Amino acid sequence: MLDLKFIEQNPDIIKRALEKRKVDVDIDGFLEMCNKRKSLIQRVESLRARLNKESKELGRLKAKGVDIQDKARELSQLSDEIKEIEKQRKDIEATIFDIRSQIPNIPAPDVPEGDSDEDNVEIKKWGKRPEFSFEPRPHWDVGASLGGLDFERASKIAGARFALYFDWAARLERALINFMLDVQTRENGYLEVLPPFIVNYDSMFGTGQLPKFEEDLFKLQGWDYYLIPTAEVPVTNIHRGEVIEEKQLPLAYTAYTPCFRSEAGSYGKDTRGLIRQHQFNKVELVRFVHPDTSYKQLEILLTHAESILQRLGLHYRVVVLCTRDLGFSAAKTYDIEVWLPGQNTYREISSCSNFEDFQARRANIKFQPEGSKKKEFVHTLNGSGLAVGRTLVAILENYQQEDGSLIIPEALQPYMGGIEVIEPAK
RNA sequence: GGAGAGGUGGCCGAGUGGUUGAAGGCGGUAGUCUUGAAAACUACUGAGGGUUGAUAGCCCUCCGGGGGUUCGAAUCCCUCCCUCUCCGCCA
Repeated sequence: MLDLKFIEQNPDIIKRALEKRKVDVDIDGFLEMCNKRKSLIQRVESLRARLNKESKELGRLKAKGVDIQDKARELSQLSDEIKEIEKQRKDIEATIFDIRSQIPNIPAPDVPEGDSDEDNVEIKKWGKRPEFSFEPRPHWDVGASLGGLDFERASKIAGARFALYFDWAARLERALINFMLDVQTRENGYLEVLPPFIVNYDSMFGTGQLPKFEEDLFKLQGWDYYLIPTAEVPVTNIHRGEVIEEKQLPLAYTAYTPCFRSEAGSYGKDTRGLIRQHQFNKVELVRFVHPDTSYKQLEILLTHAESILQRLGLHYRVVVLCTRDLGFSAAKTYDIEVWLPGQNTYREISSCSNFEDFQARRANIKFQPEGSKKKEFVHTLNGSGLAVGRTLVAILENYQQEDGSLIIPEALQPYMGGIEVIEPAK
């Protein structure tokens, strides 16, 4: 959410930002409503000031035993008038709020302009593509021949876009979660948190999923409850409505959660394998930081996500998302894309974003600056550290062997009870 | 699920229709005193909005959320949410 005064005073910046994102909002109509709102406020407040004053006077007169009937009748009319204007004011403020909550964040100045993910800009690469003496297979083949993944039965149990993990695959998923949490807590200074996987409307509003993206979410029937699409939601909302002491910043949390996404609008996309599931595991990183440092913090966050891939020896590249590809709440986003030899492509495995004060304003998260009276909004950031299912995919595709076996990356072996290789069932 | 008790400023806590312009305390900030500190004393101490050149004044709103009664609501009524206690159920 953007500051109302900022929108009123800088409509051109907003229009330009919307244009870059190819989002259409009637800003001129919005500004007209803002003016209407102001004139209603001025009218209602001057009437209310009069009512307050005269009501007090009336109380004094009554205490003295003076007959107040006529005056009371007059004020009753005034009171009705105020209620009428107040109603108009509430209506227009609700409309203004609705529109404002659907305006996306302003892209940072260095975000490249572009129309699709084709225009995202690669800023670095790490490692090298592994070389194979055979044609590397996609992960669903590797998984099938090793017997750890079962999509057919999963679809019987739940439907399309669900997976069953057995044996080594279930253990590998669990190993990855523990490995990621250990690195983030022990080496990168994050506090581990295990949050609710179901949240209410206000939390979804706070991080920007609602009201605009309800169709992407699973909602519990008959409840004001939603399944989380990412741990970003419950973790960022830990401090909703709070004032944080400046000296506590930056606050850094990491959380493992499953994530639930309806994947509306992605029919027919990535239907095979583990890439696009209704339920997947993710270890998330969330930072609450001082506004002055948030872009530096974004770079730090990125290195924390990268560190996992580096320790797993997985080749990846980092791209900056262009304006059209940027998420609703984000001002700037880096995607880390891991190399998948079985599909001969890079796939997103982490998304690291600076939301500036966009989420903090929606969720009312402030800090008290040293030596200043005025509380300010913090900046929030988050990134995947990493998407667990896709990491498993990357391991399957990058560490597959010609004989059908799978090598376990060294960093994971302690988490797999020392197992170094998974052999196909005989 | 049943019965009951609560939700007031950063925190504790008073307040059952009109000087509440939210008592008092704690915490915080500044000052006096002190070599320094502590103690004591003094002053200040929230958020949002409107007006304005203004972070000055003035005005409006906010006592869990929403709605209502009234000239006037923290206070009365309705409704929802949350917390706590006991019972039931349950991992």
